[in-house]
Amino acid sequence: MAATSRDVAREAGVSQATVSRVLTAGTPVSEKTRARVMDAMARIGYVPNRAARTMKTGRTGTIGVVVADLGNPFYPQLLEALSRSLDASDHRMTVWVSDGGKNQAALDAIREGTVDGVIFTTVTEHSHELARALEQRSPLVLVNRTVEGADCDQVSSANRQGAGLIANYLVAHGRTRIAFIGGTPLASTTAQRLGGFSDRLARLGHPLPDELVAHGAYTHESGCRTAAQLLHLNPGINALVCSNDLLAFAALDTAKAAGIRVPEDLWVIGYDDIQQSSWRSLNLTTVRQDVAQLAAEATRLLLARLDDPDRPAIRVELEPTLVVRASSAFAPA
Amino acid sequence: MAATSRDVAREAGVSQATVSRVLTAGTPVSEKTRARVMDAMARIGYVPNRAARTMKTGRTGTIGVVVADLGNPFYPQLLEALSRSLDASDHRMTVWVSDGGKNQAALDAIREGTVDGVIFTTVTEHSHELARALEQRSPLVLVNRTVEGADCDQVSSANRQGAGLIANYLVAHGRTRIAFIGGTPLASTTAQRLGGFSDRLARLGHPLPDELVAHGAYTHESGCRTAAQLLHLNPGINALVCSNDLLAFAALDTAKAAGIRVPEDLWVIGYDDIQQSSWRSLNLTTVRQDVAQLAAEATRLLLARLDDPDRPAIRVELEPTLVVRASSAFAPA
DNA sequence: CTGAAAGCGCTTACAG
DNA sequence: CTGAAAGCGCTTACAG
Repeated sequence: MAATSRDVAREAGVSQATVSRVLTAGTPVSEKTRARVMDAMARIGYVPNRAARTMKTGRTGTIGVVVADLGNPFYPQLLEALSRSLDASDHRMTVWVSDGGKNQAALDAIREGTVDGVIFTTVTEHSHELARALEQRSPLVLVNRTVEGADCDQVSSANRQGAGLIANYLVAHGRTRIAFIGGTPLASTTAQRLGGFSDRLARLGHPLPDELVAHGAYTHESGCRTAAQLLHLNPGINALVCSNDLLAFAALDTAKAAGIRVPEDLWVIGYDDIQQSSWRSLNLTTVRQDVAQLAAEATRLLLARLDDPDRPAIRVELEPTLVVRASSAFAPA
Repeated sequence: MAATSRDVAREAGVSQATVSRVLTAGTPVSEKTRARVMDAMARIGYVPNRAARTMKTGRTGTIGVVVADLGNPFYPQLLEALSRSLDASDHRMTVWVSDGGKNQAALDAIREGTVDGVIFTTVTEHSHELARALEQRSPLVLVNRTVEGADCDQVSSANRQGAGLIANYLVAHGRTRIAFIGGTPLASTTAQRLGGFSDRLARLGHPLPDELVAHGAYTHESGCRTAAQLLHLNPGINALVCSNDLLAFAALDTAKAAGIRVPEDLWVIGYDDIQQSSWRSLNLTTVRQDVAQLAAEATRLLLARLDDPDRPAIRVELEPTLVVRASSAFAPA
């Protein structure tokens, strides 16, 4: 059905090997031959077969990406950015949407030669699969969520620092009756942001009591439940810090339902600065992550590892910035 | 590096062909041999090489999915559903995030044997690539956005019918000073929803004047601009119907900014029923699409086509339902 | 039921 | 610069 390099060779009156050489940069082919072959390829509508190429080169040109939850708009944004950076380096992207179980599928794909390497966006602490994959020296990089001490390339926001910016900001404006809502403590995003926030608050003289910290899942529904509980048990709270924007949206919803005015009575702060956060109906103060940069670094590190499996693992942290919007800005003095 | 079937054969004391047979369902292998081979595979940690298999079978086991805009939460939801249904049928999913240009990349992937077929979620009318792909008889299916008269399998919401539900609802409640905001008219979602809506309105005796129909892009920003213009030029409007939820969110934002109360002064209606629509801060009346069903049908049709390239093309329309929420429900009599 | 062998479509030393 | 040939790791007739 589809034309092969042999068909092109026949059409151009050269050997099959010469056709292949024309396709491979840096191989010596005379201009005349090259032109004849290119012509023949165009006439026939030839496209080289990827599987055959993969068999010889051992490279698929495809990278796997594992995402846990596309319901958090942060991940589609990250996925889109990864698509862009992988595309720019001429790679395809195979995606697994995990409910926890798909990390293994992606790692298997490395072993069966479906992808060259894998980008994990949502790894959690104590992941058995991760440990085994690292033992097998599978080419992989962690983006967004990281694992302390894991021997692989990792890219994330400087979460502790970003959370510190929030603490500074709240204390500077006298909003010190603060509660914190996190996702699962097994996610580094929750752990590091809570850690950085609480440490900074303590250093500023306003330690965060344990009973004002709540954990849940990274979903709207869980955020609503957790926020309602916190606000109910601690009516004096005047700032609610959430470990991501999705939870912060839930907090805004919950405050609205309880008749609590934002920002007059309550400031709400998120983390990520996803697109929705700038919508007027949400208008959330948050810490911005540069998703494009996150994706670019992840891609760069993974491709570098494919080229040199023995290079030492690198940990990249991107600078976060505080973005002040209406969920906090216009507080009374 | 990685173990091959030959390594397994040596370990099990059989021929390489026998190892291959153990992996292929429906090939006759004695129980004793099978057990010995399975054992050897487990010991060695053998995983069959996909590229080699693809070369022989002509099947990659991977399906391509092209998505235009992950900024509209509908698409991540659809992508997640597709991931699930493809996974259930033991296929991997390669994703292209298009800014218009990636349809061709996906079609090329079919020709180079990277994917077996492609699912387009965001095709537009008069697509040159689509026409060429159909000429080449590339295995593909259109989901969500469809193209009238295109000779390929297509799945979508019954958009005209869904939009009709909105018209019925508005007229029944006397909300007849209506404007409509669409995305690009080249998208079937806009064309069909507008068509179905306007036809039904006319039939109910309240024809929709041209000047109350505005088109833009399917983005929050464009929605805000378009809504602001419509509301400014036509202060008497008491219902704003949007061709998807993303635009409806923008309409809500815009109304809020203009001091227009929803639903007292203005009803806002969307289409899709994405997750966010049920959040309290948005709480949007909308028409629900069943994303899981959309994905399941698309997957089913594509795999059926791979098995039988000559089967006649099918057009599937899924039943929409109206979901009434606070952006319309609690209007004064 | 099992083995020996051909072949899928490329890339890449090896000669010339 | 070019051709003939080997081989990547499988599947699958073809014999036995």
